Amino acid sequence: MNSKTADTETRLRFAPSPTGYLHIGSARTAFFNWLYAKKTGGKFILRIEDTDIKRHQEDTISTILDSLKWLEIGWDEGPDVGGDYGPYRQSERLGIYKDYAQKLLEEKKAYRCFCSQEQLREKREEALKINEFYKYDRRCFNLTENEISAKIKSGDKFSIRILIPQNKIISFNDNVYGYIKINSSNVDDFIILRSSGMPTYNFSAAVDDYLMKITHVIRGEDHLYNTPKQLIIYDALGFDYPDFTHLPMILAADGQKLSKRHGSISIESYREEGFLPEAVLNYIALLGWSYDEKTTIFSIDEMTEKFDLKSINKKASRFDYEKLLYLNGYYIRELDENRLEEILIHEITEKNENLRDKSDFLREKLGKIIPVTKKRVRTISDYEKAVLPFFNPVSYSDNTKKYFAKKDFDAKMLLEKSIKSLENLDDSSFTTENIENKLRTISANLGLEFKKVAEVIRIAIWGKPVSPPLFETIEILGSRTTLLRLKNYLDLISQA
RNA sequence: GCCCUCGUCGUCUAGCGGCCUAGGACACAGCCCUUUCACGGCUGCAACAGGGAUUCGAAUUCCCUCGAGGGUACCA
Repeated sequence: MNSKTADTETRLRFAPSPTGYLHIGSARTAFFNWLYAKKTGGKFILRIEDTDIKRHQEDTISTILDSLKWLEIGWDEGPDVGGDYGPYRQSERLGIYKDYAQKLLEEKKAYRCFCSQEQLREKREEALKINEFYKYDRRCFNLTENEISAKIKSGDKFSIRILIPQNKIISFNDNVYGYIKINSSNVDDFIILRSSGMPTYNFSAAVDDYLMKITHVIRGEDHLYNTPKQLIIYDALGFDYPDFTHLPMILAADGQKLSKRHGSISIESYREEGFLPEAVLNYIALLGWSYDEKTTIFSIDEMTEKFDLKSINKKASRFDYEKLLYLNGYYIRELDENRLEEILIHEITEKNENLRDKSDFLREKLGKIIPVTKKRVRTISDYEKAVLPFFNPVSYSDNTKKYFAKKDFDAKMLLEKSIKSLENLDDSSFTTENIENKLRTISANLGLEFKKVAEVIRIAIWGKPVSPPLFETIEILGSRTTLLRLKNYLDLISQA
């Protein structure tokens, strides 16, 4: 019974190569794997595919891991936490690949290739020039045993190539793209083990997915036609196939491919820009997946419950920053206010040295500020900027100074009356309600639209024509600060 | 070049032979709410890539064209 449970447990993996940041596309791949593992009560495994020494950048591993952690995509097995099927870094599994390559060699399912990389490149370029399909010519496959031993003896470097069966239909059923078949004659005897002893992707991925008992492979569509190659490896080694799901590509907003140089925005940068992980995840999930004809907002739990491999679509999608912003705004509004407070304190103290050791003061004010401001921002960075005038003195731009010069009402007089009126309120009666009464009374007595009074006060206390709700803002600012700002602004426009 | 895949509003998508005068969301426009900006509510704008074929009937099936993307490496 126990062993049966173990056998049917789903195991999914995310296998990044450490060549850059975690970006939108790979984050979505990681998330879908994670979601499906959660949904099915299985395991999510992290494997580092670091078999290309030339492109490898060690420091990107921690960046990728940090981004995953920030998104709260946690793994059950991986290079840092270990597990029963490790090691989880391909560079530490070289012996394994070598043994399997050796096995294939002995069974004549693979052969040594002594061709130099230069020779091969020339041949390929030549074939391309005359518009011919390039395939390795199997020159080394036709070497006699004697020739081979002689070359080995003289120390010639060699790689190992898989011997592709000829004219065989390789097929599999993809959860998204359906029945995929390819004639093996269209595939090259690709190298499985480089002359350096490092495996190539299609070989190491197949071997590891098998050894790590991966049951479901979910990856980008760019791997769709790598799959038959891996299937050839599976067949040669007598492995069973896992279940395959290929995800449509995510393109940049202009429809071009996402790349490091073009629109590939790292998860790290979204974090810095003030996006919430739940918003990023919700957005990412919608790229290629949908639940019904109406729902846009999904909590992690809902996604886990509703996610389904069969409802992923085939069409490549474009990245839409506006929609991400919308979702982020939504999640900010919905966020628990205590958590929002912590996030904001962190953001504010990080960006404002003068407020660094005032977190008690910030906390007290933020408790009042958050309810009146959170509907007005779409990122945490915007939020920090929007809230700063509560803490730092306002400065008035030239335009702001001249703001009322040409208006048909007397801003100076309104300011004087407001100051006088608000001065009548002591600290304990300096409340939103009383402030509103006082200010509305001024406009009523003068028979003036209230919005004109509001406009003057807003510019004076906030330095901008847009602010959070006026009366609340004044209360939060407090009597002293409010009056100070009103007087400052009055002085300014009186000088003109 | 060769081997493949994909193609519904500007964008993300619903649709799986009649429920479609094609639904939702973002964006955009207008209105309402309102002290500004938002939030929220309402209304509007806006798509089946093109051409054939099958069928009583096609966004849905088939073929061709076009467009986009992938693979074609001792990259992953």
